Amino acid sequence: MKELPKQYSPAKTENKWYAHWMEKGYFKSTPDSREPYTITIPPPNVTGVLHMGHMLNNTIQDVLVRRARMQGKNACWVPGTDHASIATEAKVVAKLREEGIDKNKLSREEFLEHAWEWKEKHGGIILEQLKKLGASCDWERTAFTMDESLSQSVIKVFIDLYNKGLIYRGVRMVNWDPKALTALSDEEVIYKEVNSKFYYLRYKIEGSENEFVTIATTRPETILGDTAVCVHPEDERFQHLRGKRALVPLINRSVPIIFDEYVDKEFGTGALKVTPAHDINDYNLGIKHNLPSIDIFNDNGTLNEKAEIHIGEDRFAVRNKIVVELADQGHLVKVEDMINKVGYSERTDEVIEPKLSLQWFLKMDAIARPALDVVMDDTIKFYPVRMKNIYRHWMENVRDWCISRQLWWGHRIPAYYLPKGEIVVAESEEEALGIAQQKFDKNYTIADLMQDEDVLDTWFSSWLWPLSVFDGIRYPENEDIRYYYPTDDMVTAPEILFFWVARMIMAGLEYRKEIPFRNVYLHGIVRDKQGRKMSKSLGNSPDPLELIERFGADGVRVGMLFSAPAGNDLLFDEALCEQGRNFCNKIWNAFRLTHGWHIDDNLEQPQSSKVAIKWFESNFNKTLKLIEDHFSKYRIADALMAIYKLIWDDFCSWYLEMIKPAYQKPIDKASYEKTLEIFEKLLKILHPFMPFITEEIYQHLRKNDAPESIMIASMPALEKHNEKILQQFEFASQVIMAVRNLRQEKNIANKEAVELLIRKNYNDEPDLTFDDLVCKLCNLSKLEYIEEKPEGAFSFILKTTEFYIPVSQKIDLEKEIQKLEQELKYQQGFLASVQKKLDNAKFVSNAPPQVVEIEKKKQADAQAKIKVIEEQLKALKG
RNA sequence: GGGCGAUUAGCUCAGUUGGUUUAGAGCACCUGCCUUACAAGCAGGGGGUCACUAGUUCGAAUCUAGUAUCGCCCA
Repeated sequence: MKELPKQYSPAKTENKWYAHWMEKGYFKSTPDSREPYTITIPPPNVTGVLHMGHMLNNTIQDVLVRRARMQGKNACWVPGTDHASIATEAKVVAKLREEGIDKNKLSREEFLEHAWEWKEKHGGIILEQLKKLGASCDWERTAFTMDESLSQSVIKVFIDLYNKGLIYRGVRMVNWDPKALTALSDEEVIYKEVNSKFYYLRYKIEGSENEFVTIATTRPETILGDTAVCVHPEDERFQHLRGKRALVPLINRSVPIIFDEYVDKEFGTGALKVTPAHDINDYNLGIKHNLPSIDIFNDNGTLNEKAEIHIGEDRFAVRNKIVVELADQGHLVKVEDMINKVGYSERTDEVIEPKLSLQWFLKMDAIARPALDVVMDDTIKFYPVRMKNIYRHWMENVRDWCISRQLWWGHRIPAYYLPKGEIVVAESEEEALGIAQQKFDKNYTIADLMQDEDVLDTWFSSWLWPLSVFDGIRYPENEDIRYYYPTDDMVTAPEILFFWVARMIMAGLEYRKEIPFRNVYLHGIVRDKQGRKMSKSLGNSPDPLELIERFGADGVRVGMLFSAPAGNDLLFDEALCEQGRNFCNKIWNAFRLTHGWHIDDNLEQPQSSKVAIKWFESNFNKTLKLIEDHFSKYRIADALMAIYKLIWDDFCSWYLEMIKPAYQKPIDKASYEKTLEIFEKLLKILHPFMPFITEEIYQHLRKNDAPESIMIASMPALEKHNEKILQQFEFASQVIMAVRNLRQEKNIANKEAVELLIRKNYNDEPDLTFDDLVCKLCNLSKLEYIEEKPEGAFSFILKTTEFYIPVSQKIDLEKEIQKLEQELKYQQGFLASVQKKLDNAKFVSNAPPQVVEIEKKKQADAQAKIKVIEEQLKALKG
């Protein structure tokens, strides 16, 4: 490493170090005597590819894991994927279709073979991509929800819950996806506002000549499934209809007119058509009033024979046709435009059809209650806290979880049906047969068993994730689960708070009587600059791997985190990655500087360097305290920003300039060693955020001594800092900035040395601590304390101290006076505001003494400063 | 319709139990610099009636109520 390039190139180093870490097994974790630190990854979809949301999610986890590891904990980050039944099955079906294969022509076994083949080929790409990001997962623990151990856990839990009476089979109105041909949970339905039409239709009153009741609906095609018309019992307009019946148009079905307070008198016409099979509210009405349910749809969304007309046609085609027919026959009164919310399938974007069907459900109320409690009493902490409210609201209104899906890819429900309709739930056919013979009929054979065709919701396996990746369901006493569980942090997006986080808490409490994690960090959604969600169809999502190529993984990580305060969505902007890349370069060049220094063992350490080191160490520790505070509150972006400023501003812009020897001059050994020590500490605190560049520099910082990886180095311990020297620097830095400012204003080149004369007032003793550094950083030929105001000099005032820089050029008196008067005006205004407070007797008597003291100090300071300014003005004018 | 939250600089956001010099940061912007680590840089600078209205208080960006706008979740 002789010629260091001016610019840092990440591509060369990142792959090298990742391979090194893997080879050394630094990511691996096995239980030992250390304190564990555990994260289980939110498993991405096995067939998915890395998107910006994953980048953010996994960067945060890696920061937490790397930091914990360096804090001496036994850090374990378990990676893995879920099988995503709907999404994966849809992809496999589509792929087969391309090959001319119809899923329906395949047996279940044949289809699964294709699916597994697909999974082997495309599965886990995303995990490989995470490696590019630097993710320090224990890859040997990589789990998949359909691995044998995880699958068995799912089945075991299903059976257990069934035996406890918590899982039941029932007819319910479910969200039916007519494209995927499966039921969905409520959480998988997205409601969108769409422009619809509101159709007013009149139904003839049975037995009347020309009497009608008019209803309004957005779904005219469903009238074919109507089994009642409902009005409000107190609605004056409809009292005459009591006991009468109406005829459904087109098919002339006679249906009762019922009275129920459910109806909103103000909405539409006040009369409601009731279709129990196709609307959840109507369904409830139907139960209450004992109405028949007429299901007019096939599973694929076409009409069936119960609709009587348009059999076999699609629901939306029928809507258009039926409106025309209704109009022709005089049943269409009017049509209004309307905006309403329509449910769409999250996976297929198909309009959801509420449909009655026989599904498996998990009862939620009993297992939800403890899961609510542990969040409300902060046993599990949510970041940001406001998510607690959202969580509570959902948990208090939780409904039974529909866990069956009409798919093949997933965990097949372990329920077996017998010829007389009996049901046996068991881990295997053999076991099921045994139970069947014992419970029902000892003559039953395997051939009498019919296993349920459906699989379980994917979340029914992911909710076990923190348990099942450690095999804690099958072997609750195994070493891993006892050591790693409960895990520490769960990092995920608020979108899946209910899908997943809530249910993991339920499962943890149910199966281990213990919470699954201590903290839940909910980060925002990655959006584009205009605040739009990133999506394939908009094409507004950058390719994460390409970003890494352009800016380096470190740069991209920094870019993501810079814009990610907890809980807020982040508006992703490439410029932030650029900033991350620039930061790499800055650090790289600091390294180039120290790397180029020659050491002279005989050189004495300059006083100025001693002060610089003392100051920086205090500054470092003060900032470290701040950083730890940020981390304790999961304010990761703030922690990073604090480090960024510490390195860029304090270390590079101040410290290195303070310590830097003159051009081509050597540096003393003590300062050099101290500087490397400081640099190492900085690299360590930065490592969790920027793993690659920190390792690269850490390895080469000391020319003859490469330490073991920074990954496993210890985090610098927090030490006390000296507040006094920080204040001394604060003043000195103001002097330096004032001189620089003056140089620029008056066009005095940096090369040209100047003199600085300082006049203290009020008998203040000069503090010489930083004087050497002021000389060095301002290029002063002389720094002197004086008693008399000099002539022919530029001046400025800080606190009550006057500074003068004598120059040969002519001073523009007017300008100087103007400047002073402006300053005087500000100080007087400030004094007045303070004075106002102190003149208020109520303030002085009511405010805490220290607050009054502060105001008095402000007053005294302002008065003293005003006096100095006034005197200087007098001298200038005089 | 129900709930949750937000509104502070051009942008993205901090601002802790109300008081620490008449509000901070990063980015962007403006000015001057190729000064031997870094132009992916250095040095400096401007910029805010803290959404609005009323109230509580000695004191409000911060607490209360209302108004407006926006976002998210649920039905």
